[in-house]
Amino acid sequence: MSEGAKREKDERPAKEVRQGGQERRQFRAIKGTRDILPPDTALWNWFEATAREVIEAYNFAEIRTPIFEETELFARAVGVETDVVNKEMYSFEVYESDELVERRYMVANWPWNFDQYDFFRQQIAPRFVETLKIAVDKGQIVRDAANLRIYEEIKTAMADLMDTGVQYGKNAFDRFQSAARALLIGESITLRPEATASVCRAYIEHGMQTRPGDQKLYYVGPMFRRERPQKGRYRQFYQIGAEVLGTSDAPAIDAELIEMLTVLIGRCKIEKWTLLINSIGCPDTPERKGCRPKYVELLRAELRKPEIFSKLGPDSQRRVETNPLRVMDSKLPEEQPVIEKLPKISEHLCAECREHYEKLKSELALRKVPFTESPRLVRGLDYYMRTTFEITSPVLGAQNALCGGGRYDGLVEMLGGPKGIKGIGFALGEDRFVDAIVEAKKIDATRAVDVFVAWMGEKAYPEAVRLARVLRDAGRAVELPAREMKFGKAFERADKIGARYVLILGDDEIASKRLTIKTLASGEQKQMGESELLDYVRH
RNA sequence: GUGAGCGUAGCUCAGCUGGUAGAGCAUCGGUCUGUGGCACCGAGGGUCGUGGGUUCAAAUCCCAUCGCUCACCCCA
Repeated sequence: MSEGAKREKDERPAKEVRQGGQERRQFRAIKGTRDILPPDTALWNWFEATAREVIEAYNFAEIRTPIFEETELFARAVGVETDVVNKEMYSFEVYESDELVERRYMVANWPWNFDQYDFFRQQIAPRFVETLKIAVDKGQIVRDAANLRIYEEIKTAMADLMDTGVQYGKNAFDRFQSAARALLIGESITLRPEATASVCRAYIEHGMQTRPGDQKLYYVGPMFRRERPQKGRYRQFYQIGAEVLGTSDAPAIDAELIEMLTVLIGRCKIEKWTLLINSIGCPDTPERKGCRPKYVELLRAELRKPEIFSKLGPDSQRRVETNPLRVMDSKLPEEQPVIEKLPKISEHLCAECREHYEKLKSELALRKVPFTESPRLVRGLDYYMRTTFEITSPVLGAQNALCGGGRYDGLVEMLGGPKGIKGIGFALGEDRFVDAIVEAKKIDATRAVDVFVAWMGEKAYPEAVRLARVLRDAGRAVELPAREMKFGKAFERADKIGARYVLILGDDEIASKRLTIKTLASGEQKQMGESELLDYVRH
């Protein structure tokens, strides 16, 4: 046992002693989050570097957006999809008025009590309302429709409190209290669950439509979704994505984006993958009815037919009303024959969408990108249109999508941006890519230590420090032991950490002014001058 | 939100029908003050996920709880 460890043990307090009265406890990473440790981090870095290389080769430029945004941005981008917005985003309030927060806290926790009712209605409640009014004037509360309704409710409940004696006051008290609790003070902000909305927001905010040509932007970083974790699904996960924003919706853009992804997969030497493509038509616009809503109605009518409806499981039966498109990608084996016979959207596209889809396919063929048409590949959100695609890998488990994307021509305008800006993008899951790379076993990203400096003796140490610096300045990875080690120990350590060379510095080397360097793999050992050193330890 | 499986050393696991906690690997030290992989010797590291119950006695049986994993739901 090392001296350090021994000392640490002796000084460790007995189990009963709790330092500072705190419970002794194990901290662990929050559910759905994880540490990525060496040597895995080397592979992650390799992948990110490779992805940047490929994406930049297609002339995309990096954009970095904040990790949190106004909740409203994501809520609007996702639509009114209540589950996603309410349950699966990490949202929290950021207060600007401490005083209001304190008074709200008092109101919200005030117990219903006959004896104190008058004190509540004459002192506590009015102070809260007074502070609230000031905050509203200063714009310190969230000004969305729901919140303004709550504000009105507080005011009427306050009036009722004033009118009502203790006998009948319970109702007004309850309404006042629950409205106060529901009020959103300050800003509601959300950890980004995806980056497309942020990229569009930035595009709009900085007037990027005035830059020449289509904007081709990519991003790298963590996203947050509060879903139940499973294989390939984490609450903090990492995405790399790219968006093309501009006035063109040429199918060549879609095809190039997809081609780029297949190139990246090729670089990662992932062999088992399938590209699925589909067109999901277009949504309604003020000018004309889109072909998707028409198809959705047709599909729903079909699904409602008793002979079909009765063959669906409970989940799919529910989806007939909530989200009929989702019936298409049900996984239940017994539903498959029914789904096969349902009308396909590709057969119900309008002329423009059909032409776009046909061109996409010929563009992919031109680029020699193999694809599979999948009428079952759908998207839940309204602003998605036409091209959708996904690349799946069988090695990933139930969450088998490596990456996916699609066209969203209406989104920029929906977020308050200029009219006529089209968009398409993809996002890939780094966690899953890394899994697939590991599974394919073709990439080894670990970088060995180049040189281990084995030094012994007081005279050798300054030389060791100096030479380590020389090697490091030249870009070699060098391990210089902080404490003197016997040569035997030094070699053992060098071997264990995977060093390629050992630079031996002892009394002999100092005396002869020659360096001894040993190649660990071959056991070969050579003497040389310092001038030859750098050349010899190439990595 | 629902369901299933699993929790014993840093890791992989053993520990039968209750009787004082083990192996391999890893780590650290020694054999070894001029040479690593091998070998041998030794050491550290567990309130058997946590709490309760049954019992003279619980890692083992019962209950609860927490955690992990996978799948369903959802999937921007």
